[in-house]
Amino acid sequence: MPSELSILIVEDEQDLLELLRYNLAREGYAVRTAATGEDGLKAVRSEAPDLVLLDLMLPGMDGLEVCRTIKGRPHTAEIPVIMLTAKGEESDIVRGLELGADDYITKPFSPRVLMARIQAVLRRSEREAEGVETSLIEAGGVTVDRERHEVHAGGERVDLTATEFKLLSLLASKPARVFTRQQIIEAIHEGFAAVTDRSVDVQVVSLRRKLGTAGKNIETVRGVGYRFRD
Amino acid sequence: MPSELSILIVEDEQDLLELLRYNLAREGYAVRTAATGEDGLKAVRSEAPDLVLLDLMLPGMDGLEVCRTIKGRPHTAEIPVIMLTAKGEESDIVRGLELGADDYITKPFSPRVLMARIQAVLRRSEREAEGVETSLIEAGGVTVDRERHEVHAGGERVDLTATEFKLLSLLASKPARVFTRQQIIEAIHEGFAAVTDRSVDVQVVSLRRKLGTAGKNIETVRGVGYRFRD
DNA sequence: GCGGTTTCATATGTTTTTCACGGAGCATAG
DNA sequence: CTATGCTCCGTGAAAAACATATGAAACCGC
Repeated sequence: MPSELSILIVEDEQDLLELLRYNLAREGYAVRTAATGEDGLKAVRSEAPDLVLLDLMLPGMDGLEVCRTIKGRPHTAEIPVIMLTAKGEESDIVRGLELGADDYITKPFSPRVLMARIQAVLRRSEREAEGVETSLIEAGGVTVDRERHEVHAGGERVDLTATEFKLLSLLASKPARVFTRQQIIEAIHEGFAAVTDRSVDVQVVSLRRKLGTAGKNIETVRGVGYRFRD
Repeated sequence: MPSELSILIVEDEQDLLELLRYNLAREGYAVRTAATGEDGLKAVRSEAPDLVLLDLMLPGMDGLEVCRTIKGRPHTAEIPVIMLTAKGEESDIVRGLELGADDYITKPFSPRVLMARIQAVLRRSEREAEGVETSLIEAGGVTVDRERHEVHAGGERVDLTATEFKLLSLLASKPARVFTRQQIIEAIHEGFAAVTDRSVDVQVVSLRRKLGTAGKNIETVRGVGYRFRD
């Protein structure tokens, strides 16, 4: 189905690189590869891929730096980036997400999971590129109507406070994407973040409670943040 | 937020042109430019923008002429035009408005003011495009006749001041939609926003009182704004 | 001066944040 | 595999901050 979508893999381990290339090629993606951060950036600049798979542990310029650069240039900022990280590198994951990475996946991972993530991210970016800025968000049995400021869950209308509403809008607008607490705070307070991480927890709890069964869709990602399950 | 609205700037001063381009691009508008009246018209014809920023002082064909032409052709007449004029060119301003320009702004101006004007004009044109020209609005036991400036609630005729009338028109024109106080202020003052949020509250209170029972249809959405119940 | 409109001060109810603590998840060592 | 220790998260309650309604005063344009 993906007719000619191109993916750039930046990874220095030869074995993993080949495995990824094989799997992605079989799914019909046009695959390019780079083994260092510098080469990766060069490849992005010379011809923008539709998605970048980026290992965080790279010789020389590391993945975080590459991510920051990609997301920093207006020209390439819209290209989705999925980070590959070793387990336990949670602080790196957090930093990566804050630098604008779109998702992450921890090694070791199954090809199936990777494919699912890639497709989710690509679908989202496609929708955004089309400019379908819908004021009506729907995900996991929850609808969020931004224009009316109304939320429905499980057929029932749910009454949320302003903050709860913003929080849900954010999470539900990009299902499956993990948001760090800092990102959530910034989104809710429009840039002025003078608030403890803990307050996000409290909002999440109360949101979960108000959403009833559908509240289970809001998942905690330990050490990282929260996400809305699709 | 403006997802793909395009703006055409017609301006011969290179510096100002770049400043405008930069600011507008940053707000998310697709910007095109032209340096002469002739080029401007050509650009409008080849692909109609959503708004034209038009300098009045242009080499060759001047801004008034361009404006007249745009507003003269049925095809382009609906495109809003904001004129840029030097201070003191008042007779030109008057003529421009007579020719159908939608607003004007005198140089020098602050980017913020310009943005506010642009947004106000775009919003207005959007509303008109949506055909909210209907002069008779009816919702929740209240009728608003824009043509006669009359309001009825619960069978009784209600006497409103100009501001109250505009406020009610706005809210009732899109039942269930929540309007922020800023949106209300901009709508009522047509772009010139130099008023406290609190003053909206006062208008709402007095409107509610005058509407009697039907006043309950105006709901407060805490932390956000007001809406007219459907 | 006179409606009409905005600002101000205040009172009240709600929301949001903080805090403190207990429990859960996870990694490592044994 | 279990124990142990560590960090991170959930949660209730209290404190702090905030938003709105409202009456009255100031302001404005005619």
